Amino acid sequence: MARYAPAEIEPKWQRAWDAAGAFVAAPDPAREKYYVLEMFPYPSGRIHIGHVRNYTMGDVVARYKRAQGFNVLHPMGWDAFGMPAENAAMASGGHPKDWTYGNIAQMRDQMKPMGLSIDWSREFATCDPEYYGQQQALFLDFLEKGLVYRKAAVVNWDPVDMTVLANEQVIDGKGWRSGAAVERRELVQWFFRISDYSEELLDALDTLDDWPAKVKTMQANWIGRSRGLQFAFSMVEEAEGHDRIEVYTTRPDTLLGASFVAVSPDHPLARALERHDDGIAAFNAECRRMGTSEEELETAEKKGYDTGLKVRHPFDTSWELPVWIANFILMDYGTGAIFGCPAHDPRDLDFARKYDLPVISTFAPVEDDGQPLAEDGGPAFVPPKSERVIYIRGFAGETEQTGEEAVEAAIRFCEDNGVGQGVTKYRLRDWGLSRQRYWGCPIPVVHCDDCGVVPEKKENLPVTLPYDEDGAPIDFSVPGNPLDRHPSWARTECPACGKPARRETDTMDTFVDSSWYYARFTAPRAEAPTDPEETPYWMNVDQYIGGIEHAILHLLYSRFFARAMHICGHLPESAKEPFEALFTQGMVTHAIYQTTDAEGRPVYHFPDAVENRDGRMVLRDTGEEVEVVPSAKMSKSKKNVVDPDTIIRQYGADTVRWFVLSDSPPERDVEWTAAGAEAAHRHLSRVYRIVSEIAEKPAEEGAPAADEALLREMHKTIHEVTGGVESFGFNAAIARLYAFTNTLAKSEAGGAAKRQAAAALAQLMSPMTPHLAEELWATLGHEGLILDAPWPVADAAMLVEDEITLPVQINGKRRGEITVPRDLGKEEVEKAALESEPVARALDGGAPKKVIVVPGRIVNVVL
RNA sequence: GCGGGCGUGGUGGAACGGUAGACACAAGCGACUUAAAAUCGCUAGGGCGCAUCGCCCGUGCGGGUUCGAGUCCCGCCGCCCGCACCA
Repeated sequence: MARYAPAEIEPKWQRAWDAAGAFVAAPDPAREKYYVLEMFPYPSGRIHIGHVRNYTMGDVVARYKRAQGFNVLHPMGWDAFGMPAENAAMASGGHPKDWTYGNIAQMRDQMKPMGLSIDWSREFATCDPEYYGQQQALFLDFLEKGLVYRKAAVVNWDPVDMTVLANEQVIDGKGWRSGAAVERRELVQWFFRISDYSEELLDALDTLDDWPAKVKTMQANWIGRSRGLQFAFSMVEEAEGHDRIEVYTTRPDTLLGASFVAVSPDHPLARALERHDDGIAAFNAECRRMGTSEEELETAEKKGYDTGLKVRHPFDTSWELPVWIANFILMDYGTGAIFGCPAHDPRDLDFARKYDLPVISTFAPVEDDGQPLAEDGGPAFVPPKSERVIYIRGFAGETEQTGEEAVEAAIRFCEDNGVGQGVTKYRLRDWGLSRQRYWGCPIPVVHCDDCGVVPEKKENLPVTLPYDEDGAPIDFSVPGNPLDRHPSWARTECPACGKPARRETDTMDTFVDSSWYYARFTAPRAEAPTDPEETPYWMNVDQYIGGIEHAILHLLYSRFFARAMHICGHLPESAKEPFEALFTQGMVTHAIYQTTDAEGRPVYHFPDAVENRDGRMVLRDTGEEVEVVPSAKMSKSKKNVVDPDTIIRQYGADTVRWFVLSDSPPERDVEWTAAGAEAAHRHLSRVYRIVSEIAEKPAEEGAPAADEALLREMHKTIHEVTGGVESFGFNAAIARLYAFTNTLAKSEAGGAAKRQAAAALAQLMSPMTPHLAEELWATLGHEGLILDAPWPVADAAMLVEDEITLPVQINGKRRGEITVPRDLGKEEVEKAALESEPVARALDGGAPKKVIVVPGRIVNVVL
């Protein structure tokens, strides 16, 4: 008998699918469509086993939906702009364009053998001028609708490399390449008005029924709606033209616990003061040496500087509070100034203890009869706002009330007394899209001395990136932005007046590229961003699959973009929420094998260099024992990577696909182990052997009981695997398929029933192991592709058993079981349970206190 | 620091609030074989006992709700993701 030979059957069936044009999608109004999309990859050069898992999951969905009769769209492309290409050009020469397209070619070659049901005719890269030209057209439309504007914003500036740094390039306040201390610099940059949509983006989360709750929670917290009071402290003495400091607080009920006022180092008052005060100038300069990321501000040691200025408390003009500059106040949020209430905010409490400022509690726990907590070295008291507390320094509402009630009462009180207004604010900031880099989509505007900022004419799009400079490919080893220093690229004429003018040399954030690619896939060659005929048919994405790391930014930006594209007429109203269902998958991890060198530093070893000798993991060459760190994120530097290419060559694509789906639930991480891959391969070989044997034998009737038992199992398996695939329970579906394979192997049924069961097995496996499934289908003598066979449907009558076994508990612990007819009444079940041997013995003639019968589930006897 | 998630045998994991450990890996024993590979079968959370049957313990730690908790609630610990210029 022939052996399972994936190296032969996989290319064979891939050719058959290609010849049939099976995956080329075309709109068909007569059929219901289904759009499956996996987050497209960055072309780093090699596909990663994590990609394999991601695309396999999408492929299972695509193939399953296809078998159910849907017109499936399953495209693939490349998120191809971004810093790694420029970094590579700087590090080892070459050009970002060549590097990127070379990587794309390699990765496409690696992906093709996986047998994914992708419509490759729709492939594009975001760095194709045909794509980014349409993105520039979108930008111009957004500009016209007032969805983009310019304002000044701070960036990380590396004074040695003369370049803007990303947050990840700032390490301990220093540039990653130059090591120079990073400065904050202000540049005028473009922003999308996403914050205008805060309320809508927040409220619409409720309509996303098929998104994970955790993603919706994360987005809701990120948008951060808050209700608070905005008011001003008047200054005791005017300074630098400021006679008041405007603050925003979400806890106006703690106003009588105020102990200081603090402003951001970037607050206008702080900036004015630093001009005449060396101490403040030095403090602000120190604050500005920190990176711009919120994380860094929040984790840095809390520091402040007393300006010596004082403000008056709004309720008591004789109560004066000091004004500090503090490094943890964000200029971007609220008004860039706060009042500190140390008793009810851990940060303020740290600050107050450090600088010896008063701590005044305004409320206290109910259970301690209103004893304040923070005064004597205790922690800040910050209960949930829904919890009732006792106000010891309240001024509005009841003495005992919840924080929410108190905040509303305080806002009403303040408004009635002319101290500020209640306002709703959002944490979400506008999206800065300007990047001072080469490898991105050029922002299509022109700066004219006479006309100012002028949009490029649409007929002049795309504004393409220059490849060379004075005839030679651009040299990235020279510091600075190549677009900025290019001798001719930026020189153009003003689209308005025709005079010589200069192009914008900033490019767009790569998040812009990925905020609409899902729409472009519906009409990838259209002469406009989308196509009014094709786009409405395919939109929305029915199932989107990707990593949890994109839970906030990418998904929020895409939701904003879909709205903006709708406003500009590029998407229908119904596409404002472009992703109907979202699934976030886990990572693929792998053990790290490490030894230590003479200095005690870790030395990492590739999995190939390690072998198992009598249960100990040792280096193949030296026999030295290695330490095994399980389930670590794959990383080249730790050498715990596996190359999908190698594995596919060794075992075939179906084995890899089967393995990455089995064992671990898709939303969780899965650990790649050689033994697991080996086992997956053994199983597929076994299925091949079992089905081949069945195909060779005559299709005759068997013993009725054996035939029925096998077919019952088959229908159960169809039911459970279908449910598993529907609910992303791929691991559970695979476990069921293992069990069914065992049943089939041991079955005494006749050839006819076995052929039927084997065909069902092939079909149920076809989304996961499509090549093997085609081979088995043909082996069993079926005409045509299994790809085109309709998904099997379980016969409901075959799923129901006549008798069921119920566990019997005594006091909640399992003590036995009873087998009863399926629809036996509650009383009879109770009777049977009480008569069962363990219960009768425990009761010893007595009566139970209580009997709980959960029909079809369990009986619990309480003694 | 803030927001979100996860934690179950030697390992990956299963389990609508209802028999904890399905299914697999690794391991051990056996069959087949001259032998090996492949294949097939069996054992298997820990402990105890008057051992074909029964008891106790057990889902990161400590409490709680419930007839019943891996699952729900509160408080810890550890790890992972995000924090707006990484993609």
